[in-house]
Amino acid sequence: MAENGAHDSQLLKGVLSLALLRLLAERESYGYELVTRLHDLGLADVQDGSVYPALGRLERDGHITARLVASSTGPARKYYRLSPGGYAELARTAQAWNSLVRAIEPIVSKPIPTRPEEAVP
Amino acid sequence: MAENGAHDSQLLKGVLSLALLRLLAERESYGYELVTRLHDLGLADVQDGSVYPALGRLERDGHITARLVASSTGPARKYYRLSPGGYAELARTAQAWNSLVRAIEPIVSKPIPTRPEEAVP
DNA sequence: GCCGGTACTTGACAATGCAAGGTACACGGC
DNA sequence: GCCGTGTACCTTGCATTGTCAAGTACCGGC
Repeated sequence: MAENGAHDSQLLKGVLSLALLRLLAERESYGYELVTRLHDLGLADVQDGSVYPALGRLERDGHITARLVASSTGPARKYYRLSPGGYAELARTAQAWNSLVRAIEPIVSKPIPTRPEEAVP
Repeated sequence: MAENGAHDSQLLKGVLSLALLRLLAERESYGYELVTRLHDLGLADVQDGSVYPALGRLERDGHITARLVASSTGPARKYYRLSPGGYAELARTAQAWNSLVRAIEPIVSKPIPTRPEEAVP
């Protein structure tokens, strides 16, 4: 089925900023487009109400900068791009993510013993 | 540098329950030991103050069951094991985790463009 | 008896995603 | 001229969950 099923709110925590930083490293972009880009990545349950505050935080922390650009198809877009500090933050977060994946990988990749026999000492 | 540096609090959210469920699927265990098992996995910054509440939640939600076992090296241990529902929850969470990793992987695995040339349209 | 290691518990705190709603611009149909 | 739809952004209230810090208590050896 097409349903992703990965709507485990908590798993997304912290990953969102990483994804946003990485997408912005790729190219300058704005909130609305980033939401669709995330959806295209398979993160279909990410809401715009999560993205805009996240972008605000990243800007507040100096990781990204914004500029307004008028659009002919709607209201002005707020384009974001990485600041130098943003690249550092991205590198740091990406490394933390990789560490975490590597740490979890060995246990989740092993097959799950479904219903072990009673083996009490 | 021995420092892991991966203490991105937010990234751990939700992953902890997954790790605990998986470790308990492996074999029955108790909080204190689970903390050391997590540390051995490379999750050195996980605090016992995070693990015990997490175990409490898993028990509250019926995913694991507990039994007290006296110890000769200290106070009684609370051994946890997966309930049938716990195996289902583990399968579900593991799948959500894999989805997330697969979704993020394509962007984080690509090399990060460090300081792109000015390429404004 | 007291101390260090074992083992579990708890409370104040902060960060973050979600749900739901609101504001506002551009354009086409009527 | 008005309205609906798509674009685009913002905000508030809420629940969840990890961190930090401190506390309780059991055990064996000195």
